[in-house]
Amino acid sequence: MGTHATKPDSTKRILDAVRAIPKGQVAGYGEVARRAGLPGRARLVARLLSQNEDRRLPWHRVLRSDGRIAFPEGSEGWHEQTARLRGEGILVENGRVRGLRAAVTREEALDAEVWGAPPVSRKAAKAVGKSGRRR
DNA sequence: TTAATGACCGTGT
DNA sequence: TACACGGCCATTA
Repeated sequence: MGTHATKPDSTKRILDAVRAIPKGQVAGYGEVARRAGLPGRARLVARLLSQNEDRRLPWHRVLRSDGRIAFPEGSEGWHEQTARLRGEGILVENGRVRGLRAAVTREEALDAEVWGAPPVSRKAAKAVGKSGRRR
């Protein structure tokens, strides 16, 4: 079969994980990697996105773990990502997605009540919208 | 082979 | 909120 290795399916899995982010929701690079079954490969996710050319890919829904856009403020990509997110009804201000902290906090609190999740420090609460974290 | 780089992450101060 | 530090990982120089 593969006389020479084909593109690692980790690539495919990461792209699938990105495509799986519902419209109007966002996820962090690390979160995407984890969902793709590749914990710790956040940088790989970033690299793939930087080389991606598929316009169908909802790359704009991927943010840094603190809810900020990964591009340098004011750059072209920064502007485009902001515009795309807003286009989906996501509130973005100053390169940062707003409305996550409250929502996430609420869900974390719920998790804690439901199955005794560990204490959430502000850091964790800031974690990017795992909006679809219900299971 | 080693060093630097990058759309990153989590913790600690 | 901001910055420093150490980790992680694939690609490039």
